[in-house]
Amino acid sequence: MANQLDSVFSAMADPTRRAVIERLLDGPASVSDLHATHDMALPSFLKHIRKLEDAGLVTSQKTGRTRMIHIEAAPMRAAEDWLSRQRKLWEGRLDRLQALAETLERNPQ
Amino acid sequence: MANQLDSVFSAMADPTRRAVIERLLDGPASVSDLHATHDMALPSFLKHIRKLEDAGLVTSQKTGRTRMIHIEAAPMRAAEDWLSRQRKLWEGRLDRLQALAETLERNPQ
DNA sequence: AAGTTGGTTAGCCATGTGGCTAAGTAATCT
DNA sequence: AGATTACTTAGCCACATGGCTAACCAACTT
Repeated sequence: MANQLDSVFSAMADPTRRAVIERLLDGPASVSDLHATHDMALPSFLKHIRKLEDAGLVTSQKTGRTRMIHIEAAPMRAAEDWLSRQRKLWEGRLDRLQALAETLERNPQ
Repeated sequence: MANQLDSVFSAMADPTRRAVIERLLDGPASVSDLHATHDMALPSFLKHIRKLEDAGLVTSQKTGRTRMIHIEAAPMRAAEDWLSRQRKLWEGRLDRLQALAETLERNPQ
């Protein structure tokens, strides 16, 4: 689990990879199609794809000479859940601080 | 903005740093207190703190020889929002696929 | 003043990262 | 069969990363 969060957050830490994820949410795409909108050498781009695949965020299937890339939504969900939990803890704490401030306002001591 | 997401996701990509964030949601803590629960050399640990600070996830204040670390929730929120938006796109797409499947089920063509 | 505590700086290490070019293989098209 | 297309492998680069030790400075305690 900790390893999954590591690899998912790390994969999301690059704008090229985030753009790839955004594109794939519209549907599977070939490496060439994905690459076409990025101004970098193909081997470099493939490294990004590889990182997304290693993080479990995408899967790929080679058919003939074409490799199609498919999104996998669950790992991203794990990252969102972690962040969401922290936000809830934070908001809960703010609520308690607010309540304490109001109490002190009524009962200055 | 893209730089903020880069640095926040990158900061979250390490278990030590996530643990620090989780602890700080309970309230500010000194470097020493934070460090006490991690089995690594202090200079190494301070590098992690530095990375969180550079990502805007924490701020620090030195008083005398003690440095207190405080959480900053907004950058984490930005990361959560990005992930949340992708999930919504994904869920919307699943809904459309489901509706299509149901249509085809009723009108096999 | 001496000792202790809390943090800082500097340098090291092996590995990883985001790019590059060059060369190669396999699939497809003409 | 030759040319083109879609990837793949290999090696390079400068810099970053997650740790280490050693030495140091400042604040605090005794």
